[in-house]
Amino acid sequence: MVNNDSEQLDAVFRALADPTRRAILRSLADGPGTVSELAAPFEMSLVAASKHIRVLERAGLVRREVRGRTHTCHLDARPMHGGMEWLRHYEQFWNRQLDGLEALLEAENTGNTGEQ
Amino acid sequence: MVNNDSEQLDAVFRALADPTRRAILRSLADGPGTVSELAAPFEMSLVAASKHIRVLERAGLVRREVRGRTHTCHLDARPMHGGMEWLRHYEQFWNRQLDGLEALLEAENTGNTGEQ
DNA sequence: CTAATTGAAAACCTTTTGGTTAAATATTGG
DNA sequence: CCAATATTTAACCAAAAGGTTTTCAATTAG
Repeated sequence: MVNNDSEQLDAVFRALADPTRRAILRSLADGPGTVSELAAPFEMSLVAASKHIRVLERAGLVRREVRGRTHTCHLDARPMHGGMEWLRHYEQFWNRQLDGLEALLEAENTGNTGEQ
Repeated sequence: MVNNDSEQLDAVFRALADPTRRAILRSLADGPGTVSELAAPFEMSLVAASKHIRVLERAGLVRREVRGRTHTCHLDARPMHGGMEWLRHYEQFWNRQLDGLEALLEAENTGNTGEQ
């Protein structure tokens, strides 16, 4: 589906960068669904939703089981693991930075702004 | 910078969906850098790299400190937190699915394919 | 067999993305 | 003042994204 790790990350992050696709994934977290079922909540044509599903499929996040004329889609969350791992490297940074914010708010509450 | 949570996620995931931008963030994890320094490793014009930095900036992942003619960029990892949280909801699924794969491989090793 | 349903494919359109080169702006150093 | 440096802006381009409508293909139901 995707060549190297970097392309896999590209595809996963790109797939997640759209609210419709994230909503489809949320829906699939509650169980499989056909293309029509998945498309129903959106104010867009079935064709458009179907394209979103294909983007998810190409990123490896959705598997499709064709039975007769209905295509049932299943969540495959595994490719998200790589994205999570990538983000985890930065967790230390945002923790530090959130701590910094906390300290700043604390300082403001005590009337100490840290300024000179 | 970004309106609601969904748009924030859009911007963050979109920003991360490009290998050049991920490399810039990795570089910034080792410490701040000027636009030129950040652009140097890439086989693209300074202007192109500068645009990537702007994408990161608009996603809130980079802050810029202008001193004279040099712009020093700093990592701000905090917006990644939302992306991590979003992914975390799916962690249970990929764990389950990786377990499934493990079980399958285990079964193959013992000569039990699970088929009937 | 025929009609309805499910979904993809094709053709098209507009906006965004990722890149280019050339020009403008601001700052620094001699 | 003048030249070099750091960076952005402007104008442009090709390709990708995200949408549309129309058409086609396969399957199911009556």
